[in-house]
Amino acid sequence: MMNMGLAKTEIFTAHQNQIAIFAKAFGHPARVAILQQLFKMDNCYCGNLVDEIGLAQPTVSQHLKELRNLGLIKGQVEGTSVCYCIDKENWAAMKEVMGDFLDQDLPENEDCC
Amino acid sequence: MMNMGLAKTEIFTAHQNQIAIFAKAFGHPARVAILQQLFKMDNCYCGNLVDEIGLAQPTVSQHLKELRNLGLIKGQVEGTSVCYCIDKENWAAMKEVMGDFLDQDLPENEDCC
DNA sequence: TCAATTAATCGTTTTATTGCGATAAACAAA
DNA sequence: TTTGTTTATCGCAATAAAACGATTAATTGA
Repeated sequence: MMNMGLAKTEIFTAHQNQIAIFAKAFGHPARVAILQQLFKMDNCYCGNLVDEIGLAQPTVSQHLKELRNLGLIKGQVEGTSVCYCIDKENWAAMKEVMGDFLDQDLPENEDCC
Repeated sequence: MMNMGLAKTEIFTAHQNQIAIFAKAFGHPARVAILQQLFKMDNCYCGNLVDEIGLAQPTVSQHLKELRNLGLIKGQVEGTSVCYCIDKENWAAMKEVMGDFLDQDLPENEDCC
């Protein structure tokens, strides 16, 4: 059978897909933890994140890659280490998109339910 | 091998898992579209949602179930139809959790990156 | 009672995601 | 040059998620 297990993104608007893509980035506690850690920013080196998060190094590296590909974080190579941090502009842009979605209001007249 | 393909939620805080669970609900454009439609609220019947979304009825029903299980929407049976709507209190609670996460601020002194 | 309507559930197929051992790549230090 | 350190990538195993046909359940209307 065709297309099973694959989200039919083509039938939705770019805006709806954008929201879903951002949301998916936050849909795993490891990525939530990584981002929280980067906001605290005491140590933004990959190795520190690995220690902090508690998953294997390749696993953390993979989660970092997803956040990096989305543009929410950026990595700066320093010798053999890589220092990761929040990409402020992209974070702000994401926040606006997600904020608009979350802050939707219901109409005053509620006949329904 | 043990536990493969399974998120290790037990090593994260309840708060981190809560954020991830909410985010995952928005991680599919169909659920985004359903929620947007319910906010517009012109027609909240399951059948109308099926027409609006453009996926098969069982698929929409499955997405509705996920949102219902999370508490973000609730369904009211009316004859053979079911009228769905946003659960305002739970939506507000979710908004607070997600808002706090998205509105995190970076420290002033940025030596890093 | 019997057909029609509406939505939920079941079962299956397919792709996506998670996790990590092994390895590679890049660099620093001895 | 060789060794160690750090991070990325590869490849695999296993669960999760998406989609939907077929069916069931509940209710309405004739």
